[in-house]
Parts: sequence; structure tokens; C-alpha cells
Amino acid sequence: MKDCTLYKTMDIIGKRWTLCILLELHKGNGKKHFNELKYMLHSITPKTLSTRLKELQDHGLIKRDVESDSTPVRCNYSLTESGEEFIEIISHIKKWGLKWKFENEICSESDCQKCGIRQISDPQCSTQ
Amino acid sequence: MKDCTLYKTMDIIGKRWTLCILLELHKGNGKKHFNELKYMLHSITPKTLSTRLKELQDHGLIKRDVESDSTPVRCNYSLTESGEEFIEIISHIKKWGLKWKFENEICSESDCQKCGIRQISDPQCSTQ
DNA sequence: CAGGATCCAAAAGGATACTG
DNA sequence: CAGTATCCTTTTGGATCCTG
Repeated sequence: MKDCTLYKTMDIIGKRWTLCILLELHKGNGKKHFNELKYMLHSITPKTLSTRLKELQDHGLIKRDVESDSTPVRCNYSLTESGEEFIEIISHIKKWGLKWKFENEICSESDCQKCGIRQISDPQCSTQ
Repeated sequence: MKDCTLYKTMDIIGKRWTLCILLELHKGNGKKHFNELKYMLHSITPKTLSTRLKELQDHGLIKRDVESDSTPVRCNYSLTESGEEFIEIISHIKKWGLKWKFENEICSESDCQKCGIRQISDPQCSTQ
């Protein structure tokens, strides 16, 4: 049971802050620095952020680019292709949550400003 | 951030064993007893199983029916409509996991006998 | 700026025994 | 049979300080 694709996947994306980080990277223009992420996810500690970023890199959902010509060092984090595709799953979860009343006044909006995920409006798999 | 539909939903379904339980209920004919589940998820403890079942009931994904004419008491657990629909999300997660190589030899099969989820074969949202 | 190191608190979950 | 109670281990993540 534990070596099933599903559970492997859930082990990666089921952890606290992971979805927040993916969404934060999805919302922006595509690149964010460490402290920028720390600021957006205002109650995350650097240790936890660092851990999550490393996990997501290891599993190929995000990538880390160092600006070579900057002092001090700056690192750009962005979603990879698999990371972007994962956002679709998050959309489905949101759609399900909205349908079955796991909602609040903000996420009931079709385009939630907080989580940056646009609600899927048709029954097909929109690529939003 | 924390009161978003997404995070509420993830709080419910992101916990260890939860997906296993939903899948176990999905695989069967629709009804399973407590000890039956405990046996299928062989390393789960009754405490954890009890906790998860209660959570899932509270959130409406499963229902619990007591067989009134039995001694000792027997309880049937089964998926509700929202629970069944959630299985579709699990299918999407599996599809994503397979595409991006979070796989093993078993779950690579289009119909995984272990997790009971048939891989979605077309790009649309199959209701499997 | 981007983290690593250390210490600590809280929570989740397992083992085992017991009960209506 | 279907859990509950108790105890305990492991995991997780937060706080804080430090560094290349």
C-alpha cells in the first residue's frame, strides 16, 4: 500500500505549506525569491520554507535558479512543467470543496484572490 | 490563507490513511465493517481508524449504518455521494503521479489492483 | 540574501489492553 | 464486534541565532 503512486504523491503534496508555496509560485509572474516567499507566507519560518522548497525541487515540481551576477546571492524559484500541471489538480480539489460546501466567503468567489486559483466552470478538465 | 476552501479540504483529506480508507470503501461493493477495514489496512491501529472514520463522517464523505438486527453490533461504512466524487480527484492525482514518474511497477498498470483506481486514459475528466 | 544549526513544543499516530 | 483508554514514540514544525 505504501509504495503506491498515490501515496507517494500524497506524501509529497500532503504536507503543510506545500500547496501554499505552489500557489504562491503560480500566482506570480513565475519567479520568486526566498524572502519574497517568506513574506507572502508570512507565518512560515525559514527552516520550514527551506525544507519544503528542497522537497519540491527533489521531486521536480519547482526549480531554483541562482542569479549569477548578483551580490548578495539571489535565488529564483519557479514552477516546472509538472508543477504547473499540478495546479490543475488543486483546481479540482477546490471545485470539489466548493461543491460540497467546504467553502468560505472568499473562496466562494469564482476567482479567489487569496489562493489565486480560478474555479473551474465546466465539467471538463479545463487547463485554466 | 488558512480559511481557504483549499486548505480546509486538504486538512481533511491530506491526513495519513484517509485516502487508503476512501479507496478501500470504493473498491468493495460499498459496505465494509470496522474490522474488515482494519484487516485490509493491515497496519492501521483501531484508534487511528476510528479517528479517521469519525473525521470522514463529520465531513460527509462516508456514512455509518448500524445493522439493527445483529448481535453483536455490526456497522457498515460506505461512501456518500461526495465521497464517491472525491475518488475522481484521486484518479487525477494518480494520473499526474504516473505522468511525472511517481510510480512503481504496480501502479504503472492501467488498473492498479492494490489501490483499485483505474488510470484515466483520456484527457477529459472521466467518471471512470 | 539565502539559508543552516540548534533547541524545543505540539501533535499525530502506534502498541497494547480493556469494555459495552 | 466496534470501538475506547492509556501510554509512549516519532514526526513536524516553530523560535531563535548564526553564517558564507
